[in-house]
Amino acid sequence: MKYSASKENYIKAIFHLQQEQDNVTTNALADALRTKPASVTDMLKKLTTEKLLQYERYRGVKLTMEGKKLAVQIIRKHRLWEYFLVEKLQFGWEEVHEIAEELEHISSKKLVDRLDAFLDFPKADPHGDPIPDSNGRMPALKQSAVSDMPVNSSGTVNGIGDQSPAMLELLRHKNIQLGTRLEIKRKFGVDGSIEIKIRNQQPVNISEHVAKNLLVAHDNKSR
Amino acid sequence: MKYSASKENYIKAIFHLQQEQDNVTTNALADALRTKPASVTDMLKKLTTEKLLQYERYRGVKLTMEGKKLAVQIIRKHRLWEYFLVEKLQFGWEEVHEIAEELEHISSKKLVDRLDAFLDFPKADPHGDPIPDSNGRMPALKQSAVSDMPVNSSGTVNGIGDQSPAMLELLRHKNIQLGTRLEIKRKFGVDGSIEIKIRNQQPVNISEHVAKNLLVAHDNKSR
DNA sequence: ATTTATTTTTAGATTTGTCTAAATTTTAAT
DNA sequence: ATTAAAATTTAGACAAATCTAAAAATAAAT
Repeated sequence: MKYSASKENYIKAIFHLQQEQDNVTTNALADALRTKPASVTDMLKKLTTEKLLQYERYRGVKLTMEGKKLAVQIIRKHRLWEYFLVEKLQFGWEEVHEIAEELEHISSKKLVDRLDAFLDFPKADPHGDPIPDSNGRMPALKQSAVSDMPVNSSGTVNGIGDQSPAMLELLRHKNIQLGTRLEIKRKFGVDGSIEIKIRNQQPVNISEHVAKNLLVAHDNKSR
Repeated sequence: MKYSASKENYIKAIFHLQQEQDNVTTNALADALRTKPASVTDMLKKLTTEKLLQYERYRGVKLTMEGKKLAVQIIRKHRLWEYFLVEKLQFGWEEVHEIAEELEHISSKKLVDRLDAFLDFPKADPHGDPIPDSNGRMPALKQSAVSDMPVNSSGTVNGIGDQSPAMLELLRHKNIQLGTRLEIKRKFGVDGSIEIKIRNQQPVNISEHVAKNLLVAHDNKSR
């Protein structure tokens, strides 16, 4: 089972989009992959016959078990390479993404596992995103409130303290749910509000109350 | 100037074939690249318009300066990755070639140079082939007679001790010349003869006399 | 020096991944 | 409930890299 870099990119993009909002649209995919909606439709058909996803026209996409496994493999490779580039080759954390986009398509499974061991099984990449293990399990990162996270750190929403309807309604409005990844952009001391950013969206402000009740898997290094 | 993996493979194959015998034929290329002669012709035309080589129909190919530079870049990447895989990730030297075939197409120049530094500027890969430096210069490896080399080591012919016409005639007959890369397969104690192998050719035997007078750039590690 | 064999090239087709433009379906708005 | 707008899909085309089968050029053999 070897897939082209292009196909792997589709699978990866669908996986990421699924975490942010479970209805993955053709347009969103075209956007994420910097291609045209028509091309996306074509590819989705091919990937369906390869059983990596289920797709019904006009209805949207959903990864199969196999598709998810593949996505996690690719993400694992991407993040391990990023870690390698920063920790061993002294790259800055901003410049590694592009290179890892190429490296993640190197196929050898043995290479990835050896690299993992060589790096001493890191739990998170330089951006703080968790690195799945050899079996595809994401390590549970310790939970903390957004209000406790430092500026420029990032995490994945893991739980909600105040689960009142009003709170949930507000979170839905801001497009935040379990699994949403967000980045802390600024913290305003005056009122405890925090500016956060969700991928592919404009930054938004959340109040101190929300920040204290939004629990995330905090990104951290392994040692 | 970014080229497809396929184009890079053509350039690399032509470069290698040029060292073994300077008339590079369409068939030899098709063979080396495990493709069909017709495909080779097509590609040679494309690479000509990209000024990586000069090609006249039925007449053969020759890399331009630019083509040679590209070839050396790719070879540098290939050999550095091989060294990395063996020295850092504990791979066996037989299993790294295939993986390096993929890694050599990763484009970032900075990555290669950082990798080189991380590995402490090795002078030869695990098979003993010299690693070009950042400017494309191949390091001069220390010279020794084939008779002094261990089994399974390899080297590049660098000089000839006995330059008598008879010797040169014999070498030409066996397809050995300056720049030819060979591998020591077996050493026969009885008469001092040695079985050597040149890429893409059947193994051949050379006498003790020849082995003592065939000087090669012996492949060695950096430190 | 012809004929035969080999090598190389051309012509036309195929696959993968993409595109534009037009048609269709779904969603939103009155 | 229509109509208008937005999203999605189809149809047809294209570039890259390859292939097969046939034609042309070169090399080898009598």
